[in-house]
Amino acid sequence: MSAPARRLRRLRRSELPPDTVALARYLIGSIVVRDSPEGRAAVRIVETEAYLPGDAAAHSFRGETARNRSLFRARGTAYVYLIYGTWYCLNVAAETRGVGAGVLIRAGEPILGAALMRARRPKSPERDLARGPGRLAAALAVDLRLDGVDLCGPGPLWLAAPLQAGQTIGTSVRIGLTREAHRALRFYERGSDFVSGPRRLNS
DNA sequence: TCACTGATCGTCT
DNA sequence: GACGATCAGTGAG
Repeated sequence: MSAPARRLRRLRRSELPPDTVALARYLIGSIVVRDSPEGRAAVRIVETEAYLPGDAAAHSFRGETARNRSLFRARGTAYVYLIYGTWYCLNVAAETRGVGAGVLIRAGEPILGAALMRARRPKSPERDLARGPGRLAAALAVDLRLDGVDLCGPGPLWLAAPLQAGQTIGTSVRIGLTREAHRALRFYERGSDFVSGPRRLNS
């Protein structure tokens, strides 16, 4: 693993495409950075899913509530929620304020602080540290306290610009849904070992 | 590698 | 009173 700490550059909100699908694609190759008292950990995003306005599979579909309000804030706001009573999932609010939509960060390749992430997920092989949304959140110590954080701000969780561009992006249906299960709104880096999901979705 | 199952609890019906 | 944007463990092929 390289140690590009000095080269990480915070993304400005104006750099985030103001469209959910465009953002989901844009985030492939971008970096999630987590600063904590234990140190810094970062993963390169290799898999995302888009949850659009008017999308019956999206948490925002039935309107704003106490739980999903972060999805309705400015793009670049973190939306964190608890799933199956055990795991957290990290999303990025994707549209203008008042419109509910987001991008789920599904998987990442560890690029910094792997030892820290391993300490947070002791039984996990390196490849599985952040392979899947629940694992990624655990590896980065993301929980409800980070819900609503500005990922383009100076906080403990932020987005950094890609270190190198030019990945080939594949598309598939989203994972784990019952509603709107046919829509091709999942994006992943072709050829990456750090992508989750069954093999047939990762060609 | 895939399919199946239990764990677990906040949110919304 | 269900039902999840999931995961780890198990067993079969």
